[in-house]
Order: sequence, then C-alpha cells, then structure tokens
Amino acid sequence: MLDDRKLDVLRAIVEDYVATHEPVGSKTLVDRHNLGVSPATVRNDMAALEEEGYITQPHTSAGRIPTDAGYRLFVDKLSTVKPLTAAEKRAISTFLAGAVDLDDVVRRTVRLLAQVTRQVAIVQYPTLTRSTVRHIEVVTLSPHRVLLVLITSTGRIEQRIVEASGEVSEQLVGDLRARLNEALAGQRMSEAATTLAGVPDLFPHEHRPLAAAVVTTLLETLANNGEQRIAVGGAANLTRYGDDFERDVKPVLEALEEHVILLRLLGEATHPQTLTVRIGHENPYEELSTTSVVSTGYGSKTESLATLGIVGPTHMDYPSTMGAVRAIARYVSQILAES
Amino acid sequence: MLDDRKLDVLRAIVEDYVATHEPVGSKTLVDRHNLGVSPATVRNDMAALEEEGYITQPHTSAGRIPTDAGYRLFVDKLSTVKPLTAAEKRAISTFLAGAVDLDDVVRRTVRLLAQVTRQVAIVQYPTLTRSTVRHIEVVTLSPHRVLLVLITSTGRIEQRIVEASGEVSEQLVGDLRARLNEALAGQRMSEAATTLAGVPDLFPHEHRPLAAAVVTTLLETLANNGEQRIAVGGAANLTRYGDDFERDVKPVLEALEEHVILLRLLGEATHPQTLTVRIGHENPYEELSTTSVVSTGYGSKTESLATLGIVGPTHMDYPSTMGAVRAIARYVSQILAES
DNA sequence: ACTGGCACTCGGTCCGACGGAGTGCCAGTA
DNA sequence: TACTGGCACTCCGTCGGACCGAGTGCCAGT
Repeated sequence: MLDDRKLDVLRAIVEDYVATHEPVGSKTLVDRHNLGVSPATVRNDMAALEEEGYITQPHTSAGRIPTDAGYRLFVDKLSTVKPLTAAEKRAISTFLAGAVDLDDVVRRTVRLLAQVTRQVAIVQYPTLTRSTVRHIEVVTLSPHRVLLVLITSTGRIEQRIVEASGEVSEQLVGDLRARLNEALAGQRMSEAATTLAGVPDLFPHEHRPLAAAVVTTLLETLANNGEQRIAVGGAANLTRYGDDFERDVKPVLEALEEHVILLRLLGEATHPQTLTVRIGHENPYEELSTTSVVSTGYGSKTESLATLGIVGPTHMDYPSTMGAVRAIARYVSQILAES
Repeated sequence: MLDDRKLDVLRAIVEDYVATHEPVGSKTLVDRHNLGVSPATVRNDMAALEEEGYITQPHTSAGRIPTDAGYRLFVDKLSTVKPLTAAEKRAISTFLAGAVDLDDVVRRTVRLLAQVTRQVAIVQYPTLTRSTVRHIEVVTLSPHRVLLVLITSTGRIEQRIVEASGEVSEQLVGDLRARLNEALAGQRMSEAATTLAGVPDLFPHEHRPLAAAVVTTLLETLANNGEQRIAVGGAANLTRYGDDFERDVKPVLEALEEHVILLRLLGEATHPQTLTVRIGHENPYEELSTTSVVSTGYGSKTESLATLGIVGPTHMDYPSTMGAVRAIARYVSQILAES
C-alpha cells in the first residue's frame, strides 16, 4: 500500500512542516527535496497518505500537515536519532560536572535540557524506592524533640522532626542512631520498611514509646516516597505553539504546574536507555494533546533511578530532540554514578 | 492643582480600568461611579490629570488609562489595603499547617500565593545569614569520603561531600563532629565563619589535612549563602497581559526563569511587615517594565528571614493583592516561628 | 464653576474584490 | 502501468472603502 516513495514523501512533509510550521504543498515539496518526480505525482501520493490517515489538510486548497499518526510513523520508521555535536557534548559535560550536590545536578540538568532542546524540560528527582539507605542520623534539638535525617545512596536527604513524650537522653539518642544504622544501612528502601518493624522491641520498656515514634516517622518517610519531586524549566520556550495564548498555551502551562500530572507522564517511561516518545493524543491528558513528550529513564545501566524528558509541540524536530534527551540522560547517569 | 474630585476621578479610572482592562471614557465613568457631576466636567478633570502625567490616551478619541505614575499615586494615597475574608484566612491557615518540612512550607506558600492573588508567586527560601547553626553532622561514606550535613535553626539543610587524602577513622569523624558542634552550635552563620578558622589547630598534625578540608568546605557552604534559592509558581496566570504572546508574555516568562533577577528584585524589599510595591518602570529590569511587583519580608518581627511576593500586570487589583501578600507573609512567619 | 451641545477624530468592523497557493481529475505519453 | 502536464475549481488572506460608535476638546450658556 505504501511504497518507498510515499514514505519518502511523508518524511519530506514532516521535515518541511517542522522547519516552516506551514502546511506544505506538492510544488514546494518537489522544489525543496529532490524527489525526482513531478508535483502531480506527489499529489497522488499525498492523496494516498491522507487516505491512510498520516496527513491532513487544514482546509481544502491548503497544503498538508502531518497527523499524530504521521509523526508516529516518522519517528518509528523514517528517522534516526541525531547525535549531538562534539561541542555540545563538551558543554554538557563541563556544565554538569560543576554541580555541588544532588539538587544542583537536577537544577543544572533542567536548565541544560531546556536550553539544548529549546523546549520545556522536566526532570524527576531520583526516586527513593530503588536507592539504598546510606546513613540515618538522629539529633537532639531540644529535650523533647529529635530530628531524623535519612541519607540515601543517591545523596538525597530526607528530614523529619519527632516529638518525644518524655525527656530524651543523649545516650538514648546514640543508641537509636546505632541500632537504626545497624538495621538499615545498605538496605533498599522497600526492604527497609519491613526490617524497621522489629526495631522498637530491641529497647527497654521505658524507651519504647520514643523508639516507636521514630520508627513510625521513618516508615512515613519511606512511604512518602510518593512525594516525588520534579523540576521544570524553560517554560518560555512554549512560544512556538500557536498565536492564541489563552487557547493554545495556557492549558499546557497549567498542566506543567501540576506536578502530579507530570509525574504520571514520566512515570510510565521508566526503562533506562530507552527513549519513549508520546505524540499528541497518545498522551493520557487532554491538556497535552497538542504536545509530544520525549522521555527516558536515567540512572544505572540495569535499573533507572528516575526519569527526565521534555514537552514540546507535536511539530518538533524529533531526531535532534531525541538525541539531546538521550545524551543528557547518559551524562547525568554518569555524574550520579561517580558521586 | 489636584483637588479632591480630581483624585476621585483618578481613583475611579484606576478601579474601572483594573476591572475591565479597557480604556475608560468620561461617560462610562459617570455612569458607573456616582461622581455627582456631568461627563463634561469629568473630561476637564481628565485633561488636567493627563497634563500632570497620571493618565494617558492610547489613541486620540479613546478613553484614558492610568500611567505608572497614576498607579503610584493610587497606591500611595487613594487606596487602602484590603484584608482577606475570614474564609480565605482559614483556608490559608489550614493549608500551611499541613506542611511537613521547610521545603514543603515554601512549596505550599508559592501555590497559595499564586492561587489567592491569581498572579505569579515568588518565594525566597529562608536565608542562611540570619539563622543559627543547630547541628553539624559528619558521616563516613567510604574510607576516603566524608559527608557534611549542616542543619540550621530554620530547618534548612545543606550537604557537602569532602574527599579525604588519607584513610578516615570512625574516631576521627566522631572527634570532628564533637568539636565542630561545640564550636558552632547556636552561632549565627556570620559569626560561625570566623569561629571556624581556629578549629583545625585543635587536631594533631596527622589529622590536620582532613580537618582543614572540612573547615574549608563549611566556609564555602556558609559563604555560598549566595546560592539563595527561589520558588516560582502560577505562571499560567500570565494570561491577563496582552494578546501578543511573543511580545507581551515571553520576556516576562524569561525573566521569571532567571532566578538571579528575581533574587535581586526581592532582595531590595527586606523590611519585614512592610509591603513594597514596584510599579512598571520602577522595576530595575526592562523586561519587567510592564509588570508590578508586590513583595514583603517574612520571618520574625525584628528581622526578616527572606522575602516573598508576586509579579503581575501593572493593571492589577492593588488593594486585594497587597492584602493577600501581607496576610500570607504573616501566616508563614507564624508557621516558621513554631517549628 | 459646572453643563449641554456640537464638530471632529479615529479605531473597529463589515463587506466585496482579488490574487495566489494548492488541489483533484483527466487525458496524454513513455 | 506509472508518471506528467494542463485545467478548472476552491478557498484563505489581504486590501481598501464605507460606516458606526465611542470619545474628545471647546465654547457658549446658566
């Protein structure tokens, strides 16, 4: 049904439309790409492509623009991911290397992604679940208050304050610190939750209440893994959408502020090293049906820590964007592995 | 030169224009507000106000709109801050009370501010300088690596990794922890910097290098107070600007991503309990000359910890916005004082 | 000091004409 | 059979003219 030339025509249409943002007609197409046939022939091919649902006309007597299905075919079959230039790679590498801590890595990554792709960048903070407990610190704040600090293998820090019913001795705090670390250090978050249950029993009666309170808080913290954080940047790049702000841009901007939505959006693309591209209506949110999402996991080779990606108009330059997202994910993984 | 009625007219013009976003003419004005005089009289007053530079006409034979100077006069002399309703206060109070840690307080505050004012909200994280050291934790990560965690009285946590040249013993780490806390606990950030200088001398020769490295890192962290963080939210509220996204909205959106700019913008409004309003060209940044910034410090009564505020179009509802900003700053101060 | 009236300006909108880009189809050709 | 050239047709975007209405400034009158 679709011979090679028709696919060539589709590819040309996508590339032209992405470059100009204007419906592309048969003549322009023949002029710009050397297809070796006449406009009339191209028109026949276009009619076939439209029949199959890959392109459409905004109005009669206008050129064609790709449909979501057209972009999908283009991404799957007609394009190859475009690697970054050496200069870009160098810039990324040095910029990321300057980060001082985990937060800084994430902030820099967002900035970088937004800048390189010229789209809106989204980076999820490394998840707790898959990381391990590196250290638990217990600090006395006041006679009746204790601060818990949980440090993970990814360098993430969680803090919680625990109110004690009775007076808290330094010795008890030291004891708590020792036992908690003994029980948990090196464990995965998920395992840690079960191990924790038995800890209060190790303490003499009079200290059980505090131990129990501490354990409860830690469990909450671990479960509160749900509080996955996200950083967004480059919203100014939303320009390229339409000219009607209220109709075209605002819903997207609103969706971007709903981090819960973004988490679900990214959360479904967890395979590390695999690029996920969701085009237009393939997105599970109506507000984002005019956008495409390119995302990938990052982290160690075997399991990803979290996800990052970009949101842009469906008429984006997929090969370049995919290349940038993939490259940056790799660099971030590398930086994280080192620290 | 400007009698009471002229000021009434100015007030009416500002209120009307803020409500409708359309140039307001003499007839409409008389209809909507009962000024007790005829349109013709109002026209004379308007001519005088225009002469003085408080209002202007977009085109001949169009109504008048306020100039920056007009808004300034309105804010200074013609309006009173509008307090929130009881329901709003209650909502704020309960929403903020649900915060689990400092980061959460800031995130919730941004959301709240954006929602209540329907503008873009900006909240600066509490500054280090004015807070005190609560605890310093030293953790061994690997034989050659040590993690420093600095906990401040405002609940903020800073972390840094220190590379050691030689092997690090547990005893040494304990020693470091003890001495650092002894030297610094309860001190202000600014004092802490000077106190730190003498610490390495307390250690035997073989341990000096590590101690020195740790101290250096801590000093950097304290100085790195410059890395003041900021949270921004409610960008979708940028709608109300103009209809030309590229010209009207984009520069503002870009400025909002430059946290350095925002920091300077807020940084100049440090007096707690005092509202600062910067209108249009009064802002030190060309990109923000179509916007007004309403900000105030928050924190303890005598000295502020940081600043929060909103950015909106110059034609905003100043009385309500100012009321909301002031109220939220107070509630946040209260929450922070409790924890 | 205020008001009513009047001539004037000017932006926004509606309408019809027109040009251009693009299409579909068909008959012709290799 | 597969491609091409040509032709009639559609339809969007733009441009210019006419018109309406909102608003103004000014002036004479109360």
